[in-house]
Amino acid sequence: MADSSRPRRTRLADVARAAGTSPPIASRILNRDPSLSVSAELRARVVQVAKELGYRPHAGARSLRLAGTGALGLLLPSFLNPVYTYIVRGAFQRAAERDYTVLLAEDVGEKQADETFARLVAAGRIDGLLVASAYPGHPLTTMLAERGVPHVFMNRGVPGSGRNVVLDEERAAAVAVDHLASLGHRRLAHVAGPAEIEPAARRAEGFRARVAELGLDEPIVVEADFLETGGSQGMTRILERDGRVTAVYTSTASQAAGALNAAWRRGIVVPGDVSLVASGDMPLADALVPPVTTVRMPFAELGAVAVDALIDQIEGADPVDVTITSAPEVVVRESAAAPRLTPSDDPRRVAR
Amino acid sequence: MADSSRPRRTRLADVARAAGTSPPIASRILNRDPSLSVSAELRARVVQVAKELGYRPHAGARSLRLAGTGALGLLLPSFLNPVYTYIVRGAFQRAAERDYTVLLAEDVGEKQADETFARLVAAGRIDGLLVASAYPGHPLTTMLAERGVPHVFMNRGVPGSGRNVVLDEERAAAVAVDHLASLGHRRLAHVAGPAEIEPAARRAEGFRARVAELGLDEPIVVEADFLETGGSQGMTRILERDGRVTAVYTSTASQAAGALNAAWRRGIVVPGDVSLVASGDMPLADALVPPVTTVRMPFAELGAVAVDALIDQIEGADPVDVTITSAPEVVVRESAAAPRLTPSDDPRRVAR
DNA sequence: CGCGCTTGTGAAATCGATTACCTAGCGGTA
DNA sequence: TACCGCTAGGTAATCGATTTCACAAGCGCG
Repeated sequence: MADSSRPRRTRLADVARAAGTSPPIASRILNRDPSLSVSAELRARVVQVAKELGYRPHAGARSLRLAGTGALGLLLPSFLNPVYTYIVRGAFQRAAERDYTVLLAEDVGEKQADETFARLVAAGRIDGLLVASAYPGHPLTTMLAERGVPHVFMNRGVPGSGRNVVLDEERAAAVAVDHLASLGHRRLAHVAGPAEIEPAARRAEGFRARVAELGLDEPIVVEADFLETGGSQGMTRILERDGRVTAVYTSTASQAAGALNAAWRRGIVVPGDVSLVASGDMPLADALVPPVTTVRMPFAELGAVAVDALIDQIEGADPVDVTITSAPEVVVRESAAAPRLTPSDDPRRVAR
Repeated sequence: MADSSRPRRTRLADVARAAGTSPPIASRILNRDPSLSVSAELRARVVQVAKELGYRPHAGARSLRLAGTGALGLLLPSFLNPVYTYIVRGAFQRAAERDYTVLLAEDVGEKQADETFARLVAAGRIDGLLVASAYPGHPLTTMLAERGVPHVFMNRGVPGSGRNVVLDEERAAAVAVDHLASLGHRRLAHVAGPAEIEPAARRAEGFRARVAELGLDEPIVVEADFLETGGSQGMTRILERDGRVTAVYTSTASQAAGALNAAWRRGIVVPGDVSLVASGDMPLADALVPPVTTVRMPFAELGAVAVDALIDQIEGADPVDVTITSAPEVVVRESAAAPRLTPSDDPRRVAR
């Protein structure tokens, strides 16, 4: 079954020949060169033929000539966190609108940073990089700056880089606190992300600030990773530290799942004993038991705006910081309710 | 801040010059051309210099000359289903080992199939495609075959294509049924995927076959999508159809989350009233309430083997069908237990 | 001493698209 | 009529890596 019939790709020369002209003219027509003057018929014929033959310029040849690939890299910290799904979709869509292709990669750690860099940047596969996996001291940060590669830090900013596209985490945290306070909660806790992750710090700060503004009790803030295990550990530590906490704010829906699990293990009922609100809405939140109230964040917009910022940069604009300010919005479900009027002294129960 | 100091990429010519030879020789040394005979010193010098300068061949130039890009496309049905995380990781890793780069894309539907095809295949960005989003009548199937593009259908096979790399869903289903039967369940149900999705059909068939073999009661099988909402709908329909079901087998962990939610809404306790087992293990299963017993599937291996199959195909081998037979293994958690000795007539409760 | 081989090396051609530069023909004008 | 300036289009060079092929030097052998 070794097919000798390699249906070779359509080349520009094929289009030109079929349209009765030369490759350069075809190229300039297809690329809408305004300084070209040709008859309307020829123009139409070339466009027509190109479509019929399904012509697409060879990306390699193009990148060789143009010193640009029409592709952007997008580096995620972990494919496992579903929030990135929305960021990625927003990025893909906006990139497609602006005629770019997005190449997705998972940041597999410092040790392989060289490898990642080599594969994408040094090999000239991309024109710029969207970095969603930044943290202080990440080797990639230096490499990109040194080589003058256009890049944007998205979701996780790098202070002082002047190229951060991030969400308004402070405001989202404030909205969550407001919601809980309006239900009557005064003793709150927050399962934050690792302190060195920039948005985690902003979220925690926004949380503390709003709690102070409203004059609520001194809050508890614990650090944990962003996935299920982190939520579980965080919730456990909160319950161990202060049994009188009546509401918990987690950083992600995945953390909320872990938090619910940890509460359940200790016999603590949500929202009866403790209310729960998570940052970032997604279908998972609606499927948990009980369904989790969330603060919806404009993830898709984040992806789209980051792509815009990067493409602008590639096209010569100076890097800029952008904070997406679309209003975070509370999606009310069943995990947050008014606290017990007469709270038991200590809602901690025997561990299962 | 417009930097005029574009630190241009290192080219082969730079390496050659620095090593005191010509580009062709440097190229042949770096590519280990066996028909080349040069002094060991020159060889060492070139390799050394290339490393020092961080030389990486320009992917575009290379693909132009070699008619091959060193990149594979991987088309997923939805970034939202976390099972793909493991498949993708397995694929990325194996691809890196074999010196290929993987480009990830989400299959956004028939209408955009042309667009996807154009972006990746027609633009010559990839040498072959891993399709995890196949279903009967998918336009991509035809396009790929017509153009003679190397491709593999992974996870979701296309019957008769002769290029399917899939898991042993029948066995996994049998293992799940065995586990439930060993706990004493006789009346089982299955939340299957959409009937037209090939692995869903195999899973359902394996389920039915094993139930019959063991002489259990006639099972209930309902169709639903693979995410949370599907699990919720599926569970609801099962409970409505037959209140005497004591155990449910779902197709994914996401479905399990939805199923737990639906059960909870009706006041049905898991595993007290109904036991639950999900196909495919992942951290989410451990965080649900209660933690869900799963059948672990070798997802990473699936990704790796599919990559191997595709690269082999690119290198001239004929396509092959592969079924990964690594034993599926039950991960026992708390969602499956022995049925009530004296089941209530109908465990359906008042909807909340 | 010279033929024919083996080694070692580099010049030139190639992949496909783009672009700087050039030519041919035309009408109009001094 | 000779020349200018425009239109419509083509020729050749270019991007970087690879590969074919020709060439030169050195060696053994007759």
